Amino acid sequence: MELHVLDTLRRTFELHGFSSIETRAVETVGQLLRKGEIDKEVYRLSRLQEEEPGAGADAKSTSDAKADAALALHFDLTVPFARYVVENAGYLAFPFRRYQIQKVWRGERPQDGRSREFTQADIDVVADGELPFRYDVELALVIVEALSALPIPAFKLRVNNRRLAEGFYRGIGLADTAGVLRSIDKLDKIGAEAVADLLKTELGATDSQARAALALASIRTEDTTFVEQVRALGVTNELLEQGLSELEQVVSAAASRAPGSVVADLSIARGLDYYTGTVYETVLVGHENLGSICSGGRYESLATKGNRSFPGVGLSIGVTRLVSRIVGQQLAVASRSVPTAVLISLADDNSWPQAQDVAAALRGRGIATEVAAKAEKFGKQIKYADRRGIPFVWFTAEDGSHQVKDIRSGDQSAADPASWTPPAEDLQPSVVVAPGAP
RNA sequence: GUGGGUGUAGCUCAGAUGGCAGAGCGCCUGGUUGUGGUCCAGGAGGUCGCGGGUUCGAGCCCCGUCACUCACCCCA
Repeated sequence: MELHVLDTLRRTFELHGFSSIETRAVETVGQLLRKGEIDKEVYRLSRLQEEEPGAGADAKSTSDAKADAALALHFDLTVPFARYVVENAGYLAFPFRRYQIQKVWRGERPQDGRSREFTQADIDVVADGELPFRYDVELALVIVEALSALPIPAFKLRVNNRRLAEGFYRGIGLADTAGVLRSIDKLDKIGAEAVADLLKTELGATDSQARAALALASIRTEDTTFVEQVRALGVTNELLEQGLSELEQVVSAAASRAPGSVVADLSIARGLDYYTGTVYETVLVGHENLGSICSGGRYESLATKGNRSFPGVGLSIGVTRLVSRIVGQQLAVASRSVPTAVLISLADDNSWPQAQDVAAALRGRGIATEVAAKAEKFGKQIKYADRRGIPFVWFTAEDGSHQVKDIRSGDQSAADPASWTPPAEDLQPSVVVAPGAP
């Protein structure tokens, strides 16, 4: 199942011209935290690098340097990618588009939909100097296409814009944008009143400021009408205008190319603080409790080299979270548990070589085949196939004639090893979307 | 990191107050003597997470430990 998902994503990404790269799993803490990430999430490695005892209580700067040199497992693919871009800037053709599917680690307590170790599928476009805003639109469309190809329920890609939010909050006099966003992010979970309390008690917002912030966060539209709704709140700010115009572009393009899948949702916050413009977050309809299964955004300068900066925009699909829900709630199931399409039965133990000849003939035409290991009673051999979901059992009689049986229907007929082929749908295991999933 | 919960057969789980380790499903064998699924009869399978303690006696009580899990934080 997971392979099927990965294959599907891979195919879609490559159809859009993204090439694959892989970066090392282990990086120095200094690299991973270069953009001021929350370091408690980072999965540190300690065995390899016990601190030398008695190194002396030197100046704080040396202990900081040592801490930066410590090793840890990467906790996303964006930050390592940034390092990769800087290191290889001379070899890359910008704008550089890549996808990257790898394990990542988070040092936290696992729970439903969250693991210490999981797979992410990232796509990003990075430019040298200037990255046209159009890519923000393109990436959203690529992701919509990739997710649509998966055996999953309907989803909503919710989009917001950091500039829009920051401009608005400044316009009403709230300077701690990150703090406001963190509170707003809890809207779905704890409700409007609790968020208003948070804003007032933790950020010192006034009653009217809290109300305005919540009014903005409550705006959700599938078309560009959010623009008027924001203007109606009567806040003016230059950043706000820029954000409005950017978000409008994303949403209007999405509304025409992928109607129904993308929604402007002005409450989307995103915890990572390196995002500067567009931010994305995706939930499965009917599985909102799972959290976001795909998110990302635009970062203006995740990486810099001298006076060059490399802005980018990208999204990351939480493959493990997605697959765990598909499997756990059987949103889709594999048609069989093994690749085998045909089991060659054995009438007696001496006929094993002939059975291998038959198997070789079938495999030569791309039919996955296995041969029974012992000449057990046919009933047991059929049962072996049945338990694994192998659809066909092959019989060879003593006179050398062949028959093949579809054990689902019970139909059995003469067959020739040199030409028989199963129906196309039985050639390989397929993924079947469970009925009831939209 | 904080606070709960759970660890017993391959799986899902029962096991009042401490007293012979259980059920359903699955598996194996036979009925059906070399063509499965249904049905019937029989059978196998457990260091009760691990280590210590209390007790005549511990799956059950106490201490410790590990794993898994849920919520918070945060996030895919």
